Amino acid sequence: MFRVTPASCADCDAGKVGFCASLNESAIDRIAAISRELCFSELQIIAQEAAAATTAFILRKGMIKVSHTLTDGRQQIVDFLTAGDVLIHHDTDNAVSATAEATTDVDVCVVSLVDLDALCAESPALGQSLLGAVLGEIDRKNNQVMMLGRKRSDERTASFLLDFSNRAVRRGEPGNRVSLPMSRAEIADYLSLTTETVSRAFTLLRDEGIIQLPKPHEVVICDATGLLEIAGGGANLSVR
Amino acid sequence: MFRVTPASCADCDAGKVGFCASLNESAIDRIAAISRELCFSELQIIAQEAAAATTAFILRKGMIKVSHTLTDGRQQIVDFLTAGDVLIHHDTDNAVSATAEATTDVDVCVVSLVDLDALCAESPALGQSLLGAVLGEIDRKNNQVMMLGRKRSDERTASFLLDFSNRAVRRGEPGNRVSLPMSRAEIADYLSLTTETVSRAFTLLRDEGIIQLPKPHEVVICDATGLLEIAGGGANLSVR
DNA sequence: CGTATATTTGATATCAATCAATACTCGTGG
DNA sequence: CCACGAGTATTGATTGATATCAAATATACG
Repeated sequence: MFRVTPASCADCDAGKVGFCASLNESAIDRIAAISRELCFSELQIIAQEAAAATTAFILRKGMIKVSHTLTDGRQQIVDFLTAGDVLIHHDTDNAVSATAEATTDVDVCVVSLVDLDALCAESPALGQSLLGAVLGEIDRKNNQVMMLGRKRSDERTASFLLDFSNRAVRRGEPGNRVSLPMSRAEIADYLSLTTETVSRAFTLLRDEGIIQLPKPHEVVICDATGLLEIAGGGANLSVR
Repeated sequence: MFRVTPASCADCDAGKVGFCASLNESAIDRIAAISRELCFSELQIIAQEAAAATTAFILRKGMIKVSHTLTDGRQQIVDFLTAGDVLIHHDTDNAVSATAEATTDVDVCVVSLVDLDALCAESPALGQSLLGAVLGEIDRKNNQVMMLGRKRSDERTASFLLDFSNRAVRRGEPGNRVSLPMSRAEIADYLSLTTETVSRAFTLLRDEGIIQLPKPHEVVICDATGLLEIAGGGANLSVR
């Protein structure tokens, strides 16, 4: 395990970052077995070591944000990755500039896509679960589309909290005490709102008795059913 | 080749529809070789024949719209599929209700996921191109997220036209004369706008001399560069 | 050719953005 | 341990883009 310095990945933000999706335990273990481990410190850009190589990362600890940029410079955070999520650094013909950046200190497993393909050829079951995970990710993406397209500010905020709670549960952490390592500005960016609007939504949920805000980056869910009701449903949103 | 009557797929709209993505020619041919062909008429719901089986479809002719529904009944069209696109009917644990419906008369190839998995196990290259196609689809989805999150009404409309033009070119059709089989209401639904706003955007583009509207469902692109400028960039958007 | 439907155009309302100010956190140093 | 300060979050007032409500025009199809 070694540390990549910021200087060594200076111009990597032009690379195309593919996707993130939760895999099942055995698939992660199989991939981890052929991988090397890496650490990134907060704010570092996660990128391939050799600029041309296509690479997969499995996040073991910490949080990564994935952003896309339009030609006129407007950007948006399109995903937050947590432990167990996969990031594939693949090249496409798309004119999209994608960046993955650590929002906390992170540990990742690194696998070249060549090795991953070889592993899939050897074990078709792994290929299937990989494909299944990516298909599930498309469901999540369609859900995100519906969130931006059909939900109002407080519903989006509720969906966000519920999503993070559900993902925490899947990682084996308690679901009623959600830690949000990112800033209000980053939450707002992801939800296509402003910091002010997100803040108002948090205040509203607190005043309704649905959540508590002991600290800005820690949310206690008091009424998960009420939260789900405001969130309005969608993929991966349920009370656990 | 036979025709499925509407009655035979009455309650299929509860199934989970996975994704759509363009595959390369040889991959499509390999899959088509083990598939059966089906026709659906306009407005029919595309679904699996046996309710429990997971199935993949390849669209050969026509257009399919994929919609998702929130628990409170709000829905949104999350994708329009055209010839060459793939639709995978997979089961997930997501509480999402997804539907695929024909917007024109369509021809599809049908493959069971069991057969598809077997084919991938036999030919790792096919598995790779399938995975690659789905990864590319995630790029497209992230682009859709940015469209809804960051672009204004006229920019979304321009992006929509450019996307359809680019996809027509990929199918070997001319890119400057785009046929839009869907209604303004369906375009608005997909773009998270209203019919009125889409109409105003079309009018604006016409008045700027960027497009012509000989008929409501036919758009002639006069100034592709200008259209791209308004669209603001993003995945799959370029002048060809 | 006439009618039903779809599209376009116009006037007002609304949700979230923007502009502006205050309060809170947390790290740092006295 | 407390005081200070910089950044972050919350709260308040106003503006703006798009939805909504309403009407007119165009299209398609029998």
